[in-house]
Amino acid sequence: MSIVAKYDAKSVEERWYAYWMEHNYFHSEVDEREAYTIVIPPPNVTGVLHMGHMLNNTIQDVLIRRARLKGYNACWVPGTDHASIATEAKVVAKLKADGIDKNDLTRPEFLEHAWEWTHKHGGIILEQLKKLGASCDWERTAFTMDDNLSASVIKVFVDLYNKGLVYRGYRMVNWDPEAQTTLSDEEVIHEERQGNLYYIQYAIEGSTETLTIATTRPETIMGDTAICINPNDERFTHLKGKKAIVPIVNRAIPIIEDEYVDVEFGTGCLKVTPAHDPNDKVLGDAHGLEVIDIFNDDATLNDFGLHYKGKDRFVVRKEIAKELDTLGLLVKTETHLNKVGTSERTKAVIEPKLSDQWFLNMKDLAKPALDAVLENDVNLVPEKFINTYKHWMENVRDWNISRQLWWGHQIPVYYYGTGKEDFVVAETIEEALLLAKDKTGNAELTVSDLTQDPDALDTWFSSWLWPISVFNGILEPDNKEINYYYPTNDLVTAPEILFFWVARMIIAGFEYRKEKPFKNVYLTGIVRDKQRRKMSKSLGNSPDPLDLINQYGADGIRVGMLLSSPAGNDLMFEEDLCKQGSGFVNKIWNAFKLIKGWEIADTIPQPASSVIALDWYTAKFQQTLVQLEEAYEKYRMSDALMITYKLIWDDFCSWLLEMIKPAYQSPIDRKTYTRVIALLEDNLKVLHPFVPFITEEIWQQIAERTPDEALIIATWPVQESIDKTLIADFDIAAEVVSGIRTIRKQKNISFKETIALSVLNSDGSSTTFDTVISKLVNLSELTYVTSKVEGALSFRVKANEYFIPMEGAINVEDEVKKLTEELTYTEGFLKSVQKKLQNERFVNNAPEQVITNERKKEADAVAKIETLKSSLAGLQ
RNA sequence: GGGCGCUUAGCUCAGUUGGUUCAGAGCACUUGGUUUACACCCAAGGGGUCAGGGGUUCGAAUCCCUUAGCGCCCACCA
Repeated sequence: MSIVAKYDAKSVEERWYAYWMEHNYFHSEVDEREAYTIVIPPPNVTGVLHMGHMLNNTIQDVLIRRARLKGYNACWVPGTDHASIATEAKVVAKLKADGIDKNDLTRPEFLEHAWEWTHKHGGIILEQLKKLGASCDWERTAFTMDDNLSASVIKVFVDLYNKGLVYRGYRMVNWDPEAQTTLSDEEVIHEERQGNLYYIQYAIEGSTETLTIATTRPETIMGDTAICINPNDERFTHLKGKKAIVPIVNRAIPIIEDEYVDVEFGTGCLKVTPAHDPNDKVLGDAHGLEVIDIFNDDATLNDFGLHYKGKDRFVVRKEIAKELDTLGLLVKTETHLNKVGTSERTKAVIEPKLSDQWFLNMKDLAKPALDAVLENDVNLVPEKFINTYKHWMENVRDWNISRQLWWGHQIPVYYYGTGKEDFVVAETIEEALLLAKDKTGNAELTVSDLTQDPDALDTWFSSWLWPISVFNGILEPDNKEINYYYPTNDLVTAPEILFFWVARMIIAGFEYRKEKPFKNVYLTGIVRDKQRRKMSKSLGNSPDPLDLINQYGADGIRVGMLLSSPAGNDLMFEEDLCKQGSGFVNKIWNAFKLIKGWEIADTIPQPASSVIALDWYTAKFQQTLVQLEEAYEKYRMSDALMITYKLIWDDFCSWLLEMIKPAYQSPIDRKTYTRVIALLEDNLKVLHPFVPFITEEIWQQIAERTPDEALIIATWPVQESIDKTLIADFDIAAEVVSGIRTIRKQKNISFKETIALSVLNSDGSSTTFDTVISKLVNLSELTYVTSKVEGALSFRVKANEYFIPMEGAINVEDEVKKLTEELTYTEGFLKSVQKKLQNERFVNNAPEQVITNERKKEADAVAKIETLKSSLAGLQ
């Protein structure tokens, strides 16, 4: 078979991905094997691939491919999330660009546009994942708004309502004025912002006296319904029971007392606006205050805003400060750093707003999910996230699950009247009708008397069921798929959504399966640029993943992403990493090219050096398998990759291939060839999870393979016993080789020029690798001597001395200097060891192993000093 | 305001229950090399008082305290 000189990643990758798809290797069906399952963190259906996805999905693919090779029934379920608020925002923006206002559309009309948008952009991201080599079971691709997934969501809502866990409440919630919906507490990001603290003067009713309050939000004074002072604050004792006049609106409000007020802050007295501040709401409830909501849904002022009606809150803030100043009521303005809640999606400043919303009581639900992580039934990797998780779970608050959006799962609540309690909760409108008739005793009710709650459910209210609903475990709790694939094995996701998603999936798992949804959670880091900025589209500092794949190949990117990504640590992404990745792919390719290029001869005998070299690499490979196992076990993906990288680059290419390489234009013996091919195949297996494409390509070039023999479904190498002696002997041999190379370099002796080596084998070291050494450093002869060789360059490995005779090459002075330095060092070393051994406390306290070790070192040092001294004596 | 974590070579990171007079790796760097698989290469090198200070110990990068810097999460002080 002829070989293409240059490795062409693009065509190879396209070809093998198509081949894998064609033979359905990614697809999993329930069978007798043990299942290994991963559910993908579903990306936004209309999203595009970014570097975070690349990292995330590369890790998942490595895990799933390795599991497949290890004989598990590997199943990676892909899919997308409808991303209610994000998608709706995109659709609204698109409609706006087309000159259509969402408010002019009916719900069904809007949804039609939304579905159109979804079908047009949906799943692009999944196509992109294929380019990366993701071996997902595409037949199982799920979408959170698929019929059965939607039905699961509705069923769960009804169930939780019937359990008394879902309830409707009139509460202060987070209002996003831009998206015009409420948000859960988790969707609010607190940002520190420089604002002002305005000191405003209020008149006291029936008095010339005034009172000054400090506020960050002067625009809310129209909603003031009290002034609050601390009862213990003597400065204000005389104001008790009096009333204050709100400036501009000229409304009298009571002065109330509450110890909540911090005497130290501002002026020690506070304006109370129950409609627009959570704390004020608490105060208002305690003191029976009136609630005046001054905002429209888009955070402009309503009728209560008087002449500010229709203006935005931030505009009003400035203008009202100006008006107060003109009126002489603005005492002063100070800059003030405060935390502002912003919307995770729209970045809009959140407006606390009182409204009727649906909540899920989380307290009891959270308990088993907390225990599962604390008891390591679910492992978080890295462990440091356990603390964060614990803190959140122990302080978990009720979850606001209703959203004033259309794109999503409409809440299955049906109203039959206008009263607060005039509703029923049911999976279908028909059931709702029955319930309503029952509840009201009115048999005349018809479907048209029922109105469904317009709100949609929070996106996460569907994704928290993901590991269950993709196997239809909600609707058919005892189906064979859910019983087989659940609980899944690993979840790979970003720590940012630990609460949004991971914690809630664990909660749902215990509530609906009485079992964790996954055994391990691998939390990746954030992909950042060189300046540690998060890579994002808006910053423009993120390379396009597909460009990278075109440039470096998917294999190259995969290696690049994994080279430096310990779990939980951010990844500083540089394109150089991809270069290194594609460099590695190139190295693998060239090693193959070399082997494949050899001419095989049955007539020539196998050289002894080849036998020993192959034995050594076999041992080394087996040792590496153990290390790999450990690294994977701990989810140390970078380590696993680096272990493999060095095995291939250093041990296989730099050592083994050089050791067995036939002389120029000479053929290789059949036995060596056969063995090296077998070893190459083992290499490909351990490499495959990282670089699936090139490994399959080489695998298929090595021999004709039937579809059943493809690498992707091959069997992971068998662990055998490791010949440690061989490895240790090689390590010494490698030092000898290195010593000779150093001398060659120092003395400028070309590799082509043979040299002779004499060995004074004082410690009786193994001679196993002698033939290998001869070959690697081009020796004319290797002899053993019983005494020093005069007039030769020398170096030492352990207690042995190596001589390279060389006429006139010896500079006695240099040699003496070198030896003296070595002697001084060894003597110092010996002294420190002896000091330690003479220390009674060391001998009494240190473990025996450590002491034995020290004694051996002492003996070695003594022997070495002997050798050095006699060498020196010989020179002088 | 509370909690957690980090600080080891120029860069990104390892360093297992404390045990060597060389604290490791990859990349980068320096020097030499057309040894025809690969210059995306080969070989040989340089480089760290393990953030600072204190303590425990026969022995500390590793355990404790402390200072400084950085990062993350949580939190309704106007």
